[in-house]
Amino acid sequence: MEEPHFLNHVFKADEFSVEELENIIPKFKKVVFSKNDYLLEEGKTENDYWFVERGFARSYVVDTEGKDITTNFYSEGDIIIDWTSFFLRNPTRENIQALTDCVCWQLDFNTFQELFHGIRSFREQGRTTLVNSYFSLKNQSVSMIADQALERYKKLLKDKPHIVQNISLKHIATYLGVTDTSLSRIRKEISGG
Amino acid sequence: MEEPHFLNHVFKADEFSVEELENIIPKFKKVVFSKNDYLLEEGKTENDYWFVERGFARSYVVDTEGKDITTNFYSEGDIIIDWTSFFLRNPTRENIQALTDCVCWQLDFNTFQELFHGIRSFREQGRTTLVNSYFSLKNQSVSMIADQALERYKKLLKDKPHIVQNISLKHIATYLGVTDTSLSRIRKEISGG
DNA sequence: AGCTTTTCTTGCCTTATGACAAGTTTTATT
DNA sequence: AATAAAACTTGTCATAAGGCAAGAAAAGCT
Repeated sequence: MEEPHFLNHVFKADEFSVEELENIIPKFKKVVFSKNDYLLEEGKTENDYWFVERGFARSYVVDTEGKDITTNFYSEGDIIIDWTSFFLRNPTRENIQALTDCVCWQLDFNTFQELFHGIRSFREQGRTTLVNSYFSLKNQSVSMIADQALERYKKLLKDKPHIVQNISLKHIATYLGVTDTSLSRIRKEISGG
Repeated sequence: MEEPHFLNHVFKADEFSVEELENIIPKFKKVVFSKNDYLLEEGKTENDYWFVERGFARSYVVDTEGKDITTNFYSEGDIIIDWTSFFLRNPTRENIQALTDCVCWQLDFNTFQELFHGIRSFREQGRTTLVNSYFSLKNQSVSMIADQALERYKKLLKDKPHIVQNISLKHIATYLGVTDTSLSRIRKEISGG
């Protein structure tokens, strides 16, 4: 019996017919990235997106003082996409970099458009995925205003423990909007130091 | 000669055929809100969205300490929608309230779905609108981390001067993630006090 | 294994912003 | 116009978090 394809976890049998799956899944291309590879660089326009089968990545922007700020983390099952650049066909401000070796499944814009306009369930899911990203970003944004750094860290620990465990402190710090120094002190406080 | 319909500014002739416009525009229903009316309340699921022809509104969430945090402002030409609640059909955490009397054009979820799945240009535009919202939110989110309060205020002043002119200080303050006291001092500093 | 580089921790001091409270100005209501 | 209610300003003091620098620990490299 054949091993089920990773993408069957992304496109589930209860939302897609067998025929649709046979149409969608072969359009994705397996791509492997090595640690530190860039999937997207500032100034370029993103023409592909990926689903992560294995590995970790992060996106970041560089601020006016040259410091980088992590905008997102990606791990198994996540979609790696710069929504704005991909759909508006604009040069991006973001960089997306593999933090470990990664196995991904890639789809290009033209193929996406074909599936999006051709298959109702595909566009329903695409919309849902985008809205979920919007939801996460909104929550993070509100948390930046409503919560202190300690609280934001606790939420991350609860929501994405695998990120906290696998990503370096400095990247997590900029994601949470604190310095690495402060985050180190927060960790000390939590561990009861 | 007939006055052009407001929605012709939203659905422009270069992106929609005459036939499509005749199909889309009559589906919207004119709705008038009075100052302080709620368009959406926490706990409810949003079943309509609106384009603003005239007036101002804001959305906000209430944090764990009972303070409200403004998440967005809406004015002429803007879409008023809670993307998450509308598309995921979930109860919302947001409140949307008219800050002045408002004239809006309303579309319900079922009619939206019909147009979205039936008209290619309508779904292209819908996707673009959502991505633009994502872009704004991302910029605001990065600015919360990268910029000090003074800088965030200057950006708002530059990007949305009509908001700064028409909305009360306390609402702008929570939107920028500062107290009204601090924002008052920021204004003093800018005016050269 | 030894060396280098990166990551993380800790101390000391500074700074942006918050908390609270009093007063002033503006807006709404009768 | 008079009163009440919001909105805004300003002062004093408190605090979360940053800046900088030194050192410790861990990871990567030859």
